Amino acid sequence: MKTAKTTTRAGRADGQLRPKSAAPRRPDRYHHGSLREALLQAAERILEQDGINGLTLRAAAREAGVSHAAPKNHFGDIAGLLSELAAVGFERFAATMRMGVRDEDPPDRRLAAIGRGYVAFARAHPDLFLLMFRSERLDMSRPALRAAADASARMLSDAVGARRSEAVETALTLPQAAEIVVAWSLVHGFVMLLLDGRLKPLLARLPPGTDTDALLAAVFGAVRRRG
Amino acid sequence: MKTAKTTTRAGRADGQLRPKSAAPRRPDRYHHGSLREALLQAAERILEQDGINGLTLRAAAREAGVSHAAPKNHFGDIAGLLSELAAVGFERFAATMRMGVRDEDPPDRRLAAIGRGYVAFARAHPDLFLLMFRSERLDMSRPALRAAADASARMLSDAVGARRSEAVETALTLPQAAEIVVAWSLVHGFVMLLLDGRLKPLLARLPPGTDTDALLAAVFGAVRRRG
DNA sequence: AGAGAATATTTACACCGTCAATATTCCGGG
DNA sequence: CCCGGAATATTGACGGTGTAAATATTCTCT
Repeated sequence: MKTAKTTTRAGRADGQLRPKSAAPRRPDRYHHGSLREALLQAAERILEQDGINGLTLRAAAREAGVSHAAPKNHFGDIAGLLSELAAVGFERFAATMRMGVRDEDPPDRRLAAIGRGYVAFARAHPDLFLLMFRSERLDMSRPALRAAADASARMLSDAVGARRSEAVETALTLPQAAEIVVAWSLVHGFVMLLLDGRLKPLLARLPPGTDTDALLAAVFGAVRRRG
Repeated sequence: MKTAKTTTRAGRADGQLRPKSAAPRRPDRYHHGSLREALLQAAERILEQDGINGLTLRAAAREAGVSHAAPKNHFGDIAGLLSELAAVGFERFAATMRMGVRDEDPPDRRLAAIGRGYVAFARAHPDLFLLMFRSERLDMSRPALRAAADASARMLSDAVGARRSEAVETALTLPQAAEIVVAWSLVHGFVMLLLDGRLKPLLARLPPGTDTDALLAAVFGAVRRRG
């Protein structure tokens, strides 16, 4: 999130300027044609540039070159827009975690790869990641969001289960669940503390030149040594 | 946060009704006398009842029975109010963690007690805790907030350092830092996932009757067994 | 071709944060 | 004591926000 303030965005004032989008709006048409996707992309651009505080329903409409009430047809309210954006975030999140794992890897390596993907995604898209775990602004009853979030969680729990060479069924034992929660909490807590800047004072007390990656490697090493 | 909507709060419309506060406002006085503290208490009440979304500058002023612009004298802007509230939150947070530890306890027990205090505080005051770690709404340059947050972080790092029977100086080695971050990330991640409702699906897959406390105990047990 | 559904605009309202102008009270130096 | 500046509180205004209702335009299906 850059510290942007009130950058006026592309509007339709002059009647010609159009924001670029995947399926570009055919000019001078009352109906947009693919406003839903255009709004999601607009919302993501705003999230990257202005942070979560700048991501409003009206700002997304402006960015998409459409009237301020148009999003209502596609998302209902602000929680709807944020939730659908979070849902696509979770899909990409899962894809990022999947990227690092190879089927022929031993379970330990697979879990480590997923952990690295977890952190990598959060660092690459910090505001999107924070939005995805900001429940008070989301509507978890939305099917798309619930499904995408559950799928991401399953990736981690399946990887932990594979490490125990036990098939993880719908039912779990307490030790199984504890091991899942340990892995998830560790990586999630690291990311949240990092994104909130809470690790900066700690990093400042380390030998000069020690960066976040070194700390993360040391953290993973410490748990692997004992796990 | 209860799912409250727009409960009209005590105003000064009838000229008599006054919200109760520690140092109650002397009636019919232009100056409040201790508005700063009254606003902080009002803000905390709102946070408990309506959640972070209901906590606005104007709502706090209403709850304290003063005009909507009065808070500006004491906090500047909304980030100021939230930051000062977060600062008192961090002080109570540290006090809660301190409560569970006894000086005669071995380092392992002390660390476990701090961890339990960490989780207990977050569960007792979820919205306040979330506010304390919501950096984009806070002003970390405020001395009160920075000091209180740093003090809380030091409690955990000192406890980890004591466990290694090494004095934790201002300078840290990478393994020391890694151990601190492991402990902090684990407990912080658990709390964040819990407060966001992310552990609910997992709990639903456990044997009936298994609650959050059982899961937390199992998590602490799992790391103690290997640490 | 036409009717009804879907989509987009316009208008309106209440609430929000913030600023500027003003009013009231507090407090310390003459 | 008193009086003038500093501190505190109020009032009013402005632009921004979410959301609802009424309206306009287009799409789709029979």
